Amino acid sequence: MKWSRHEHGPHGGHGRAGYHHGNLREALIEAALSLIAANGSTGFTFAEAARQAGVSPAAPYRHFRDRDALMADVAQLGFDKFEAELARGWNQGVPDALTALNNIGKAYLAFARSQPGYYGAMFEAGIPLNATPALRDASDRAFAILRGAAEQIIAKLPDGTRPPALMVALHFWSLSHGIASLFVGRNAAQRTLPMPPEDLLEAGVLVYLQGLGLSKPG
Amino acid sequence: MKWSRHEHGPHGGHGRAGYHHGNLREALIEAALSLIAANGSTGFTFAEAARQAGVSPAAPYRHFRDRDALMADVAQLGFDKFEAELARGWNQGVPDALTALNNIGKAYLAFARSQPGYYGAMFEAGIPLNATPALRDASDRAFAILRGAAEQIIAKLPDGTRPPALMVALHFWSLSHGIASLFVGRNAAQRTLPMPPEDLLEAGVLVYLQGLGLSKPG
DNA sequence: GAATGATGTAAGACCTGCTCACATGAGCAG
DNA sequence: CTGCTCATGTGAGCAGGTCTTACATCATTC
Repeated sequence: MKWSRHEHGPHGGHGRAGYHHGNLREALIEAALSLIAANGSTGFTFAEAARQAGVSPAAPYRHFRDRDALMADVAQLGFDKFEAELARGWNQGVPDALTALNNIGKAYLAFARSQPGYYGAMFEAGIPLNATPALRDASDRAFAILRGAAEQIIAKLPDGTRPPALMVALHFWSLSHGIASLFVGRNAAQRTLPMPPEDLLEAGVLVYLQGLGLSKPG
Repeated sequence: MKWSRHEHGPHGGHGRAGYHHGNLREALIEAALSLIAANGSTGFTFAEAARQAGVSPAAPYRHFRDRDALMADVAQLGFDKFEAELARGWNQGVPDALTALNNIGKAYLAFARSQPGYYGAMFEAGIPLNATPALRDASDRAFAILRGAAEQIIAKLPDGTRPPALMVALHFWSLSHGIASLFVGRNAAQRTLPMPPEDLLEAGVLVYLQGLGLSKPG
């Protein structure tokens, strides 16, 4: 059987040029992202990714031990991107901690909405975080953004009334993740909300911070 | 090929007795629950369920249109059980609303922990809620418990300071679900928490309610 | 200009979902 | 009891998925 070979010219541009693809690993990851985005994490198959890349069904095994290894790689890249987005939202607490925290929340939901490929691999594909040390590290780095934000937030509280920063970070994470899972992901849009998920999250954070003893500025 | 036939005696006890199984639908659901619990929602296959029930691979199609239909059925049964557990936790607000609300939270996490089969079908299998009217109804009934609890909770607040009950219910649901997804499910036990998930949820609810203007009794 | 190692192919074992023609037997009419 | 009918299960098989093994090709390197 023949596997369609694009671009028979000598190494033209991006695609493959001859027997060797030249960029198969990245091409497979691209294919995985679009397949997960289109069909959910279970809708991604190794065989279809190979087909999209124009190689034989066995070729991917030269670059990934198995299907889950590719998925774990996508998840890790996703956590890297995720960390960057959360950090951009936080923006070192500028202009003020509360606004910046809400921007993290918006970034969280925006990521779930606009990066279904990554999000699916990270949270819906059943890949254990321990699959790879690199995966766990990437996940930890993303959470570290939340943890840092929580520290800045509770720093505004008077001594003796400060809850553990880790706990605050976990609360924020859980609330964001719950809203994303229930109302933003592929399995969302099924429950009608009385408000956008972003507003739901912002309101929840506001109430929570008031419970900690923070009143909104102004 | 032969499909092992247990109990050739005339209709002895539970299993199948001859050509006809007699209880295949329930047997398949049982198999699905144990397979999902053991291997995750993707680890359940129609063929393996048939094998566990001792019938041919084609037999399940007499009872379920396809694999997803069985999964949706399991999810619906799960929501029924879930609703019952949440209602038991709430116990009509006895002894007091705050305690009862925390009992709902405990019931939520306990369900995720002790019913991985149902939980997987409900939240991790990618079954759309719209798959079946009955599924959506079951899900709505479960959420109605939270909604009712939220109404009782905000009833204690003075007029003019009451947030929408629906919003409060959604916050509680999202926080519970986020904690369950991240720290209790199959994909959990991967992140080390400084406290049990139950304590994390209870602390979060306490802070949130204080933010609403409720102080704990005593 | 060969030797070598990385990358891709061919073929196939084995699995799953699902379909269709056919077999079985439980329940019912007489 | 006899015979019909229909729900339920079987056998066989197609399409397509994962993954392995032996082999082909080519870029690199000495």
